[in-house]
Amino acid sequence: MSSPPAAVDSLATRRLYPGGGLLFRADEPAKEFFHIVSGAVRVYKTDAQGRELEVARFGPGEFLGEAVALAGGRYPFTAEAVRETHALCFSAAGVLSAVETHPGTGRFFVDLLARKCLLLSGRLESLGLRTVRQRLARFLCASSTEQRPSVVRLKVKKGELARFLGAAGETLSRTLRQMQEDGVIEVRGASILIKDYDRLRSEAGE
Amino acid sequence: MSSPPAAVDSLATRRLYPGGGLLFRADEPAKEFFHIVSGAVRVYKTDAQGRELEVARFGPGEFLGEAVALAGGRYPFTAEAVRETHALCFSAAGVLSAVETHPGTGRFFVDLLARKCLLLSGRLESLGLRTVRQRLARFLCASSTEQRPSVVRLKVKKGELARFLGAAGETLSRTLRQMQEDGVIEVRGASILIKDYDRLRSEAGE
DNA sequence: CCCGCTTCTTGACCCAGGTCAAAGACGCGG
DNA sequence: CCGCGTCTTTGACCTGGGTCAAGAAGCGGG
Repeated sequence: MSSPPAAVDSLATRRLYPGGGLLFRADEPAKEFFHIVSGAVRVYKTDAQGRELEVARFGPGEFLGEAVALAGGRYPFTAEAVRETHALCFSAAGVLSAVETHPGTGRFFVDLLARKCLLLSGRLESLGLRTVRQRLARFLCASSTEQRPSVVRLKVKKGELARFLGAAGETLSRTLRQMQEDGVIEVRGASILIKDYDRLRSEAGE
Repeated sequence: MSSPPAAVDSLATRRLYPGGGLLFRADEPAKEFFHIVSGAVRVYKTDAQGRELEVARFGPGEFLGEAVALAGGRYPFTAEAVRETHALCFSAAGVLSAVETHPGTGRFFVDLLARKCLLLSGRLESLGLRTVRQRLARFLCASSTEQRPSVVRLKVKKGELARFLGAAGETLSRTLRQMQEDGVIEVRGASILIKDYDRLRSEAGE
């Protein structure tokens, strides 16, 4: 997960968005993509009933919109800065032509996109064939340090974690309690103590 | 979805797999990826209970394994030729170095990967927040020709379509019947007549 | 310390869709 | 035309998890 080499960074212009500012709006042609330097961006879609569905959230170091922009479509979602946010803005056309001329750039983006694909297909896999409990177990494994006993301290509120796992807040709550009753973990507010790491890993599906 | 330029094709070696032959096995380091010329490949994983879960299926013109190979991980799944299959085999290292030296190559793979990302995230979205009926509606819209009335002729057996939609065969069967009772479609064996295109599109979520 | 917000937990209820099992259908070779 | 294997449909049943609604914590401000 290397950060962009200087040659890549120099293709971008720095921008500052106030909290609530839009990086792009759904259905606009995707001409630019972003690399977040500081702050946070939430990506959402407004459905037919006018209800707003958050799809993802991005933080410092992450790229946003590369796939659509480089493939040349329209943004499927709206992206909004949650708070004041600094981002590097790349023009898709500029990057594509840099890929033609400067070899390192191609390499960098091939790598970036390949990784994104992996991330997406991993997430697809978990969403597709697993239960909330399994997803939660996987999440806890992934965020725990190797040495046991370890404590995972959540840095987002539980409701957000729930949506990230593709579940309702209530379900997460129940699932946590159940795992606690089963002696796998122990929940104290935003801190989760892992009591049986092996079992957790096996529940996550290796 | 352009096919690879000559410069890219020349990086690959042609291979022939008999039906049942493995292109790669889960957990092997991903050094190569493939472009299928003819035949078909199914990708699956064997879970803890020894049960075999099919994850995807690829046909002529499709790339397979690019993301893992270019990101440099291990194959998460096993890929097996369903029947006799011709494929172009690319070495990840070879491609990455070609990206550095030959500009057109970088452009091609950036594009390929960007598109794959879109495809994956589209699928993620449908799987995450939609019902089987909605996914089916979307599928029918996507496979119907623009002019109405149109008939979609399925080229895979319904069981396969069901798994593609992330559902059980029985559920697909029921859903089809229900849509028929609602007057949206009419099912005659493997042919589906779309009776109310607009409604179908609205059910698919625009 | 109390009030009002927001978040979290719990209970009750409901439904989409998965699994099992038993018929139909539809080939297809003999 | 018959038998047999593969698909597909149907019914019965069950469960994960979503939604609604009502508490229970927290927590910052006055």
